Amino acid sequence: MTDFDLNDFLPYQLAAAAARVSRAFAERYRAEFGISIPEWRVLVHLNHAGAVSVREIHARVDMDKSKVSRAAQRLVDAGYVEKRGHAGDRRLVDLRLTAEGHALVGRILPIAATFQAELLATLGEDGMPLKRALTRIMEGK
Amino acid sequence: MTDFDLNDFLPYQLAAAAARVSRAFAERYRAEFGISIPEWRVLVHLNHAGAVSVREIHARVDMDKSKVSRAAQRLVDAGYVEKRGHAGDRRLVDLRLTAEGHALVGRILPIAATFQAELLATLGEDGMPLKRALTRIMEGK
DNA sequence: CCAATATCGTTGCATTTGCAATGAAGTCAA
DNA sequence: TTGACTTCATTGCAAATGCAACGATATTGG
Repeated sequence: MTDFDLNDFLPYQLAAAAARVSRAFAERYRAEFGISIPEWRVLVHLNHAGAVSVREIHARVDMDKSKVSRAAQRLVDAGYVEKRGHAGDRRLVDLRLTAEGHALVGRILPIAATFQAELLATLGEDGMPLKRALTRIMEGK
Repeated sequence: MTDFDLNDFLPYQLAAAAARVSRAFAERYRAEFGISIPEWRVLVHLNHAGAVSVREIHARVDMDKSKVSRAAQRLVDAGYVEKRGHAGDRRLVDLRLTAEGHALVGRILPIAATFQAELLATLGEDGMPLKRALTRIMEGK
């Protein structure tokens, strides 16, 4: 008990590995496309889900709603996203990709797919159990 | 390609799972002991390694050296850590646990061990491949 | 020996973050 | 209908973060 190595502690291992992977991935598109991780998440979710609200993204993508709101606003300023009032419920804001936003996502997605494929390749047969374990952690909430 | 679900993207899964686990674990000791994650990491590493420098912790524990420096200073102010000049190289600072620091670590470590055991129990047979995969991610770099 | 260079811990600063509060809009029950 | 309550997105603010710069100390090459 008196000897306890942080590097064998699962919460630390998870945090450190996640930080490393995120940094590596972020480098690939920050320089080229100028977007941050929160912005990347919003873009991808909009591409996947169409016109959705801040609340929806917040619920699906593990981001505080203020984080979503600010990331979305930066994307609006950059011309990748447009904001409309929701028909029927005027509290909601519909976010959707602009043509430029679609084009940007189209350029980034192949990079993301390649990145993930390379990562899985280095993990070999542990890749799928890793994904299962992460999914279980997210489900067991 | 046009359909790409963030929830199947490994970097996102890692980040989200890590954030969830860290939040859950941090709740267990923040209320009771009043320490943050960076402070927890410094405490555990000092317990494991004895008297070490800021640089050493920075290298071993995936934290920016300014983050280590500030966490260490908070722990000094709280009475858990003491700072001494290193004999021989006066650029270095030796950080070491005080008696209170050792007592605090002694109370937290069982909680950490229990937390990890519960987490591994929910993961079942995917637990070990998960650890292997995370270790490989940390090595490969 | 000494001048250039490197390393260490701290600090300044701009940015990001989480949380709470706000105002606007919707819901519901009396 | 109205008044209390809920939900939504944004914003204010304090704290945390990453990065670069700094002063102090060590090391190294000539």
